[in-house]
Amino acid sequence: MKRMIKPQHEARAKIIKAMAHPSRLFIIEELNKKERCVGELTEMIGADASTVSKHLSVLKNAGLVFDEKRGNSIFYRLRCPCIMDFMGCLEDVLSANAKEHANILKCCKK
Amino acid sequence: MKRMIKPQHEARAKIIKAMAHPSRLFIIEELNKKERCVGELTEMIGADASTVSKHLSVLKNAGLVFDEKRGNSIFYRLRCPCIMDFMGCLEDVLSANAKEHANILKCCKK
DNA sequence: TGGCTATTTGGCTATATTGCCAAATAGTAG
DNA sequence: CTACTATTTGGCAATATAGCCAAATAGCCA
Repeated sequence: MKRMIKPQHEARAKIIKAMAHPSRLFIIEELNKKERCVGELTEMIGADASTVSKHLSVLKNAGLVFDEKRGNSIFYRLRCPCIMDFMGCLEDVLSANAKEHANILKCCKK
Repeated sequence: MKRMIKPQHEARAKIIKAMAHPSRLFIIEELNKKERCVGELTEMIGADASTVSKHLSVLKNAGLVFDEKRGNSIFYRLRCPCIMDFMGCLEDVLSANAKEHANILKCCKK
């Protein structure tokens, strides 16, 4: 059959891949609260500025954030806040995982 | 400041990373419609069975799917269908990207 | 202009991911 | 037990990602 994987899946996967990193997830959360410049994010994350800049460029490239130069700094903002709605589902998955894990332990104890 | 990246971000990123592949995204969509065994998915995707099996194990490991052996096959199902709610947001991002791209082109033409 | 600040880019190494093949495993049907 | 089917595992090569440092760039301020 082959080729059930459409360009649509590739496009979506690219966006998801851009989110799939702890620092970038942190950045997304932070930018959902308020705009931030690279320096602030760098300070919060505690990595090299170039590293954070690259993370931001990954996010920007995926269309998840946009930037605006103002004064001496470049401020980044979240482009589609609907992304944050997804976090709840992630928590569901995590708590389902935790529950299952607990059950497995319970079984072993018996 | 450092260490604003909490275990929470790592945990979420792991799940997202498991989703961040075209084939796995396809599998998720497909399993949302109905359960499927490895052979069926392999046929649909058109990759080596071992490849698909590994994709499934990534998804299972992240807690996104679960499997049940029945008869001769192993059937996989989606664990938290709320994941599908996210796809709409991805489309928003994609169409925002498309719109922006169109605007850039328009600007250049002028 | 020259110095300063903020950010990005290039280069590099270490690590992770992908996907194929071949082989192992598990379970079913004769 | 044997043959067969479905799935997983191990190994390997190709590719991609992450993060640091050093260097380049961009814009602001005297």
